[in-house]
Amino acid sequence: MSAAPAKHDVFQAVADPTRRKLLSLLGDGERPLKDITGHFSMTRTAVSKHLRILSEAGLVKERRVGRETRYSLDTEPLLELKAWLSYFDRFWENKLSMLRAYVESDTDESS
Amino acid sequence: MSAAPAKHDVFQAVADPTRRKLLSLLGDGERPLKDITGHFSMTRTAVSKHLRILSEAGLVKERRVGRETRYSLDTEPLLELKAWLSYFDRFWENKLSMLRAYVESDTDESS
DNA sequence: TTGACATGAAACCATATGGTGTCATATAAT
DNA sequence: ATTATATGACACCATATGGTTTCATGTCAA
Repeated sequence: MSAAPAKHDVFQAVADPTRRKLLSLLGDGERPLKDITGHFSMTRTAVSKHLRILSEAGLVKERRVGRETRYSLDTEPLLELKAWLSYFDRFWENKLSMLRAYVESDTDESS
Repeated sequence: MSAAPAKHDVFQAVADPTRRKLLSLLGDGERPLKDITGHFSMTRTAVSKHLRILSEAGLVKERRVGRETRYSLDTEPLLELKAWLSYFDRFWENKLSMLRAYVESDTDESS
């Protein structure tokens, strides 16, 4: 099988406030859809769609139990975000690097 | 209805791969739009729109110098992302918390 | 002053996104 | 067996998003 095209990545998944709230909620443990829906002011279908997107990004696992689908958090994909952020660490960790960046950008001043 | 500001937040800003590439580029220092555009296969206008979105999120500063607009990186808003991510630290930092979450979600098993 | 250059602004377009409502189906409860 | 529940699958809709092209304007160079 060829690797899944991964329609939604973790950056997109996390971009929506509803989905971020979903992740926090699931941080407390596995929950069925109906239970989750109670925490939002939108329809069950809408919540389900958000969970689908989170699932495609690997942030959530689904598991059928009886007639309900239980969702649980998987934080592993957040490591990609963490890694991406770490690229910018040099801009906070010490003022010298910030100064260097400033000086480098200031070599062609014309006014 | 009242016209909402509809501003862009840092999560949305960072969701687009082009914009993430822009941030890396600007990590090397301030650059004028024309220079930036050369690194992408889209039109100058499109790049400009992306920079506008980054600017609204506070991730980029614009500065007019003669007839060009120079863009520079401001990583400060990324701290919000970092802070949000830190909420999930407990899921990686020790296996015990993961185990706890698992056990808590497993109290109503019916299989 | 004339013309090239860098950018902004606006109109437009196709597709993605975030929502809704309705209906079908599997499972649980009576 | 019948009914209530939980969910998924669709069809549909309005707006956002990411891109284009065209035109206007301010600035630099001859």
